[in-house]
Amino acid sequence: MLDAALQVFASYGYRKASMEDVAQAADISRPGLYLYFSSKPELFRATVEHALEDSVEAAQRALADPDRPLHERLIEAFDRWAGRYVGPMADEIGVLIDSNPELLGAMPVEYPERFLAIVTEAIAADGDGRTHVPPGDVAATLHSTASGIKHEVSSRAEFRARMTTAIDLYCGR
Amino acid sequence: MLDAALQVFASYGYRKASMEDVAQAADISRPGLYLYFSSKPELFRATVEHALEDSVEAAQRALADPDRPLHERLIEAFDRWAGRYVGPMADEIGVLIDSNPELLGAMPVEYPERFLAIVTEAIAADGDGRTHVPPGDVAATLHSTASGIKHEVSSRAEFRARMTTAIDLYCGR
DNA sequence: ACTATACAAAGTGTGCGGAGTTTGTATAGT
DNA sequence: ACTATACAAACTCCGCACACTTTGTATAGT
Repeated sequence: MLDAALQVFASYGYRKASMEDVAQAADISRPGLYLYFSSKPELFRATVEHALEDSVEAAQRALADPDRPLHERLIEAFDRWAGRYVGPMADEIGVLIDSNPELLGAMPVEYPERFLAIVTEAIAADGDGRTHVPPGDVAATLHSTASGIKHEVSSRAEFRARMTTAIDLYCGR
Repeated sequence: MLDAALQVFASYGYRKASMEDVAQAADISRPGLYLYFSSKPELFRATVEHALEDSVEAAQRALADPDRPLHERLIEAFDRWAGRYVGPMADEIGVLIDSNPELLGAMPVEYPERFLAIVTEAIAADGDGRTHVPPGDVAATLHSTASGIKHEVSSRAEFRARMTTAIDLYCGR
C-alpha cells in the first residue's frame, strides 16, 4: 500500500497526486484510505518514511553479512540505499523529498545520517584499514560519490558498476 | 562584463534577469549592450561559455604545474572547476545551466567532458599509479564525488576540504 | 565608441469569475 | 473492515482583459 503510494507520488509529484490516484493504485476505495491515514500530508509522510526505513534496513542487512568482504558489502549497501531510486525515478524522488520540507520535518536529514553512521561503523569494524583517513570521512566521501553518480546514470546496473569502481578505488586493494 | 552578466543571471535566473539589469551591473547603457551582443540569448550563451572556458583553463593550468605532486594538482583543479560555484551560487548556476538546454546546445555536455579528459590525462601521465583502476574511471569517480559534495557543502573551503579527503583516499597514503 | 531617449511589438504578471477537481467526512450497506 | 455514494468547503485550473515590463531597434547627440 505504501509502495503503491510511493509510485504515485513519485510519478505525479505530491501536489498532482490525488488520494483517488493512490487509492486506485493500492486497490482500495478512497474513503478506505482514510481509515489508515487521516490526511494526505500524513499519508505522504508515512510513504516517505517507509521507503527510507526500508532502504536503510536493507543496507544494514547487507553490511551485516559476515561471509562477504567489506567491499562487496559496501557495494550491496549503497545499491540498496540509493540504487533503487536511480533512473526514471531518480530526480522525481529527490524533488519529492526536498521540495516539501515542511511535510517531512527532520526525516530527509536523519535517514541519510543514519545510513552514514552504519556505513562508518562497518568500515571501522573492518580491521583491515588501508588508509589513514578516518572511517567517517571514507563513508561521507562514498556517500557523496553515490549522490553524484545517481544523477549521471540511467539504470541501476550502471549505478552499481560505477559504485563498484568507486569502492574499489577508495577502499579496495 | 561577462562576469557581471554571470552574477546577474545567477542571482535572478535567465528569465527574470533583464538586459537592463545586466547593463547596470556592467556599468553601460542597455543599447550599448546590444553593440556587443545582438540578443539576450546570445549574451547568455557567451556568459556561460566564458565561465566554463575560464574554469577549464584554470583547471588545466593547475594540472600542468610541474612542481607539485599529483594529488595537490588534482585538488587545485577540482577547486577551480567546481569550487568557484559552491555556496550561494551552487544550485542557481546548476539550474541556470541545465534548465535552459535549448539556449546552450552542446556546451553543458562538452565542457565537463573536456574537464574529465584533462584530469584523465593528468592521472595517466603520473607514472605512479597506485591502483589497477583505469585513469578514466578514476577521473569519472572523482568528478561524481565532486558533484555530490558540491550539493552538500555551503562554502568553498568546505568543498576543498572534502575534495582533499576524497583525493587523499585515492593517492594520498 | 558610446549615451540618452524613444518606440513598436511581444511578452509577462495580475485580478477575476466560473467550471471542475480534490479533500475530508458522513451515512447506509455488505 | 471495508465499499459505494454523497456532500460541503477548499482548492486548482482556465480563459480573458488589463496594466506593466522587456526586447530589439532607431535616431540624435557627445
